[in-house]
Amino acid sequence: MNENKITIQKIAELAGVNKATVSRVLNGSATISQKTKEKVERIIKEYNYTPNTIARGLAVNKTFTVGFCHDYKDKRAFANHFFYKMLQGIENVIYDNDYLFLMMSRHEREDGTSMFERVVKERRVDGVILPSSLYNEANYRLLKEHRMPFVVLGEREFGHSDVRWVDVDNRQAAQLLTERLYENGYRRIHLYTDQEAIARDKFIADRIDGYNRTMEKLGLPAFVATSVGELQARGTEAVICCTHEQLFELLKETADGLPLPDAELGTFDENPMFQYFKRTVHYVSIDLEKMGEQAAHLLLSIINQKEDVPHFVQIPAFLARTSDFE
DNA sequence: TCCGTCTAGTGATTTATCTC
DNA sequence: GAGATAAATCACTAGACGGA
Repeated sequence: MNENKITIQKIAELAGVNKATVSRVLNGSATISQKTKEKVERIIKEYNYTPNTIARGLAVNKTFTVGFCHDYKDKRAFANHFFYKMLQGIENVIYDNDYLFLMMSRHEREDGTSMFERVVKERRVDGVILPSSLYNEANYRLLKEHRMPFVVLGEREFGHSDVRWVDVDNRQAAQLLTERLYENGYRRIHLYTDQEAIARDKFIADRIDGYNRTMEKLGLPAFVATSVGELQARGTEAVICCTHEQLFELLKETADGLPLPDAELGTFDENPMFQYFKRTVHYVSIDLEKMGEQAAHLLLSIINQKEDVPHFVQIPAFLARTSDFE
């Protein structure tokens, strides 16, 4: 052992107490006198002592680290500011609870093992948050086999009754946005997406469903377009883009000579890029930071074996808004 | 030389027992 | 009751040792 290293033993020697007493002071035990507590705390402060998390983990069988697995192959995730807002929410809660945050990917080595698999098998973390795109039967089995607590972020597509989820209410978000456009006087409100996205992402299917139901309630015909041409042919007054990617795609196409000049734009959640637009964007706010926070709270509750941990937390959308440009 | 077994050590915590 | 002490525990590694 490095003699210069400050350990609990060293603190105990300097304070003239036993290391078990220092441990009790660190953990707020009630059976320590105020005098001893103050003395130990003074030494701890004087020597700037911080308990060794690895050794602590050794004793309590914990790592005090929470992992987030992302799909590094999904470039859309990194291009999407949703992703960073969500991470911010997770990190806020994790760090406030004295845990650390580990980002890992599905990156595979030559032997076929992924970083995610290794982290789970080697118990490098106490729990995992993973996006729904990575939640599948194989990962479910892996996590269950190693008794690794986990929470899924995103759409509740399939599942096992024992899985905890956090998701945004995408149907309600679509409803708010459609109603916003209706209140602004638009009637030919159409939705824009692409077939691949419908098949791939359940949240898009939910948004389409929310849009369809609202249009039906308003007594208006719903129409889901997958091209600018279809929007033009339908005399679109307002177009709801299912994702920001699709919104940018639409703007690019119109800039390339496929005009859709009069149609109002609508989408889900705000984007810092809206300030550079030369037209207004109607959007419905989604608190993704809160979504991340809820996922982290849920996971910590499971790790710490709290009772009555909910299985599903749904984050409601805010009121619809319009970007500042007029 | 290789292989298997045993032991000590790592740091913090917990627990049982003891002393004051 | 407050606090000290010793041992066990956690999971793993390094090194020593003996036998083949």
